Amino acid sequence: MAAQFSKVSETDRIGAICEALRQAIIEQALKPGMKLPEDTLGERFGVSRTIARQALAQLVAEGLVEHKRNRGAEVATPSWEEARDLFDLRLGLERVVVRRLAGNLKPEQVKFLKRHVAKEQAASNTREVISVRLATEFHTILAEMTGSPVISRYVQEICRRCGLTLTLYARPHSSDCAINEHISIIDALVKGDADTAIQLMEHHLESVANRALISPVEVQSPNLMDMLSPYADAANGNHANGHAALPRKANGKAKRAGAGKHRAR
Amino acid sequence: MAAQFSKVSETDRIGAICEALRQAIIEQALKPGMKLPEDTLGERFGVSRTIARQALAQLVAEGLVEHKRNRGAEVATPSWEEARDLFDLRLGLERVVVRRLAGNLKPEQVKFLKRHVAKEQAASNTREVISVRLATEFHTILAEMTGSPVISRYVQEICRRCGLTLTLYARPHSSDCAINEHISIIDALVKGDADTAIQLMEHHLESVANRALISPVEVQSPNLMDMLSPYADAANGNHANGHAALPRKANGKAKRAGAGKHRAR
DNA sequence: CGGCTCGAGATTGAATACAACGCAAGGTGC
DNA sequence: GCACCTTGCGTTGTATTCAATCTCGAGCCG
Repeated sequence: MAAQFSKVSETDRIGAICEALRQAIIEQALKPGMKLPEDTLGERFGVSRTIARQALAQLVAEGLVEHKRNRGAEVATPSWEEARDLFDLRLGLERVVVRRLAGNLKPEQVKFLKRHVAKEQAASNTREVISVRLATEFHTILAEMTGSPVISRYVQEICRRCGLTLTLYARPHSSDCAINEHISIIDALVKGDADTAIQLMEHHLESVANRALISPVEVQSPNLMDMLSPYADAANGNHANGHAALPRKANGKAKRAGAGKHRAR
Repeated sequence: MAAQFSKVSETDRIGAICEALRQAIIEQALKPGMKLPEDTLGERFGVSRTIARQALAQLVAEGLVEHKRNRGAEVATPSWEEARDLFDLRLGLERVVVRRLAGNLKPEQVKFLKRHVAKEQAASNTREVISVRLATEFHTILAEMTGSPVISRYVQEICRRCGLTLTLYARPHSSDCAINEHISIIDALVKGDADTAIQLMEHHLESVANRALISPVEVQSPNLMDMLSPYADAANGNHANGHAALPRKANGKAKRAGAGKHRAR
């Protein structure tokens, strides 16, 4: 997947790099906590550190990357609470979308949506990455159909952040019924039944979120020390903590999985 | 749980410059369409063009500044449609906020809100800039009270963009009733009546948005350097008393950008 | 007289250079 | 042997430099 010297976007290399990184992040090629050194990125994309830095800044603004001063950037690791907040926000935004679209879809738009859902169905048995991407695209397509760049932008951003949280907290494969829900939403939109469409969207997003977020999954923290601190405290004489006896899984990965040194050219 | 404006110390000058520019924009010291040359900003804030550039990029991401390739940055001029979209989004977001807060406000939070509304009332006869800022702060304070940084961030951003559009399309002063609406919202939140609170918020935002009319705006301005004085001083804290303190290496070039050089397009 | 072309100045785009900071390993004194 | 300091390396933060592009006005030609 070399995004090397594509003539496609000779201008706006920053945007191209952002898009590449976004894709890599939501498809888990870059996992939360992974370091993103500026010069490595610059080298990989054939630009100077300046450009890589600006791309990273953009992704920080979008919430996909976290940045600590003098310590560089890494793929964001949203907390569980943040995940919940993001899905709440998403619902708030998509409600706006649905309300606007109800009864206002043009025939070719309906056709386009149905074709998209068909693609979702076709992909439901293949690689999960594909079906997840298509499922997300359904929502961004809806947002774009409002014709509002602003709405579209925010919905996209939140959807991507939700996608990132799902990579952290969702258990594999639970998007089967989602496709039917997409169909129901289209139907309600065509009928112009805004309230029903909103309710369906509400139910849809809640079920997506609940399948994923029902229980905080333990995620391997990029910061081993923080993770171990309760156990360390207990080991130091205070064993009031019930989990104190939990055996440390000597996960000898003291070194966090890093982006390594890509020497690409 | 106040809006804790951290005195962003000497580090993070970018953030400080962003904040200064944000304030200047929503208070109309910088009007839509006004050019924001990088070196002028850098000179004014005592940093190099690099930093000014990054601050501008941040504001572009927030929608307060528009950037055209090779033609520089200027204060955004949102279209009327965009204004409508922004208020729709804002309603969607604030609905989330209100739903979360209904019945969950702690006594000291209620007290804080009431004290804020009192400030609004006290300021309603003074300079309009002040009362507009306080009215906006009411909403951002509510968002912060959700305890969610994500929600707070998006609400803030959208509120600021709405403030910018009001700058363009709202006619002066009719925010008297808004204060009473704020009080009603607090009451509903305290009672835990989420639906009523949402309806009140809906009505409130709609009435704010409806004050928007098509009124021609002429956008011109004489001197960026002088205009930024109060904001720059606030951002720079100690240095830059009257004029920018140049970085250590005294580069003697110091072009007089302010004197007579700024034509207003 | 008007439109067109070209050039100087100004401004942005991007890369490089250098300073500052953090982390980690190794050395030193007790 | 242990704690603390020092030093070296890698990475980031910021300034500066050079190239590319735009603006706008003067001069030229039809």
